[in-house]
Amino acid sequence: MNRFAEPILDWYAEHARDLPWRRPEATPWGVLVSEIMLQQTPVVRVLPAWERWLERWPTPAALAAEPSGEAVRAWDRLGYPRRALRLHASACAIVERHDGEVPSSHAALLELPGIGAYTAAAVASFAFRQRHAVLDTNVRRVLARLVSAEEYPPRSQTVGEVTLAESLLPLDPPTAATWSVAVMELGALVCTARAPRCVDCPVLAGCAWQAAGRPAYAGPARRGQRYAGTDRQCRGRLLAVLRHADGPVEKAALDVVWSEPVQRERALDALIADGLVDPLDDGRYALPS
DNA sequence: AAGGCGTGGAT
DNA sequence: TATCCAAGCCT
Repeated sequence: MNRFAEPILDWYAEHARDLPWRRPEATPWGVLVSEIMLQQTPVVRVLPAWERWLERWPTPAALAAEPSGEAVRAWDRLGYPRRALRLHASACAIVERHDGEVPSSHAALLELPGIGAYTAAAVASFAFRQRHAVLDTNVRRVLARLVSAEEYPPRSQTVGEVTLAESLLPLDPPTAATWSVAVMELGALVCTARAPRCVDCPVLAGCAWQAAGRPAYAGPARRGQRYAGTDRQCRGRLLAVLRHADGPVEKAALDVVWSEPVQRERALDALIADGLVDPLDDGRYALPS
């Protein structure tokens, strides 16, 4: 094993959070749902949504049996509601192509909508104890510091990062799976983006960034994302109206939540194009069926 | 291959 | 208050 494995695995055994999707009774479907919800959404906000989701839809077949709009409604305010649509589509594909069982191969997972390289590797690793390089934002940051002596990884993922992550993977598949979740956890709890708790780090002595004096990030400026006044905010307002409504709503109910008409129409058209909103024949609007 | 895509807590 | 950030994916 790599020289970081033992201290990080030991640290994880002692400090890992008790998250429901990590428990032995968690199903592959539960793991898959957690991974989709956790894409760009913090754990604390996912926790209650995940519990409700799994109680209502304990299997892919249960979700596939309902309209996609119900998935969008249940998504609540997790953000990026296209993920709800894709999770519903994945449930349908799992029923149709995999007899209702979440596939275990990385390649089959990758073919499901909304599942990219990271999520496929995560599900294969965490639900099926396989050996895959799991490169999320936490792992990328940990490896950047530990090995490359950089405060932050490059803006877009490089082949070098994949090669590095693969080279560090323990050979035994179940151990590799635990290593992957352990490095993620280290990034989430200790090797954080803003104020890393280096005093609590189990591999501080071997950290290249620490040895270099923890130099500040020297790469290109990280582009801040605005939100107020954007199409994204407008889309969020429009969709919230439909989530809160029992059934279809009049156009006027949408118009009142955004005063700028050009932007409002553009955002509504985009929601319809995305399949998040269904324009009915009678002029009203609804969540998709 | 950058940029679009929600939301809210922390600093 | 404004900015940053949170288990990415898709085009």
